[in-house]
Amino acid sequence: MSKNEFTCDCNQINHQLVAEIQSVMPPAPFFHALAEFYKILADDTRCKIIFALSRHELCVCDLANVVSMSKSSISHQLRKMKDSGVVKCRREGKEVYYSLDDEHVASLFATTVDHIHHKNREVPYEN
Amino acid sequence: MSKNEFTCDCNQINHQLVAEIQSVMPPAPFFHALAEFYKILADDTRCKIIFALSRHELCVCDLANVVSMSKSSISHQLRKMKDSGVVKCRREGKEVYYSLDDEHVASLFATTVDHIHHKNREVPYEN
DNA sequence: TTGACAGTTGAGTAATTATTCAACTATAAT
DNA sequence: ATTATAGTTGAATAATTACTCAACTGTCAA
Repeated sequence: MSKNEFTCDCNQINHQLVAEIQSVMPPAPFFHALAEFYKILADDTRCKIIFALSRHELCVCDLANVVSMSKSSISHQLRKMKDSGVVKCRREGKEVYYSLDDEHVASLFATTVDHIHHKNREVPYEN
Repeated sequence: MSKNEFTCDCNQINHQLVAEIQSVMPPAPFFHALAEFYKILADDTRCKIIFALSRHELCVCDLANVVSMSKSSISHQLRKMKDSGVVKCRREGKEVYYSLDDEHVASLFATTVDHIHHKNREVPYEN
């Protein structure tokens, strides 16, 4: 029984350490939620949208122009972001205005923007 | 010329606001780097690996057992994570030990783990 | 009511990517 | 040298996903 409960065929398994770490690992759904959260941020277009919305509330059309993409594409992305609670929207006449809806995402994003900004000096960018 | 420079066919474009935000938008490669950074974190398996390594340096085999995946799969992921500077490794005999190699990623990850932890009360998890 | 326009949506397509499998390299022991 | 084992790697496969297109909804103006 000693080896069948383990995934790989190695003999050198540090059983105690493996058990110790497994005992503090959150359950799989937790990691899935974590990864899903990061997935929202893991796309060029959505990063641009978040950055733009961090400056000002914008309607779909203005957002499309700011990031140079089609209305449809932006709308699809905004749908995802709204479903995951990153943005919210309000209708005003024919237009729908979007804005950020999660302070944690906003601050996490800002922190990472700074990090990448300092790390990527080869990409010149002055705010 | 007024409309051709814009992406969509709307008439209601807030030209001034669009121009204003565009002027503070970092260039496309910046957003690409940002998204690539988040992509490393945007996978269940890699989240598990980061969590495990945040507890203790581990060899490929032990990692495979901790997260219940094949050595090959883990190795592929570790390769990506090493290429992007998230983990580092050292060889000791036949085994290769991996550990975290980016304080910023580690603290960002910890912050998000807490956030998800508090948000996902429906996924019980006591540390 | 009709037409124009802002935005949404579902299907289709192309690109990306996580995992498996099998073959390979590197190290250690006999 | 030979063998066993830890880990790596490339190709193949399956699943996910971003974007396009065309048709649709909702709102406003004439």
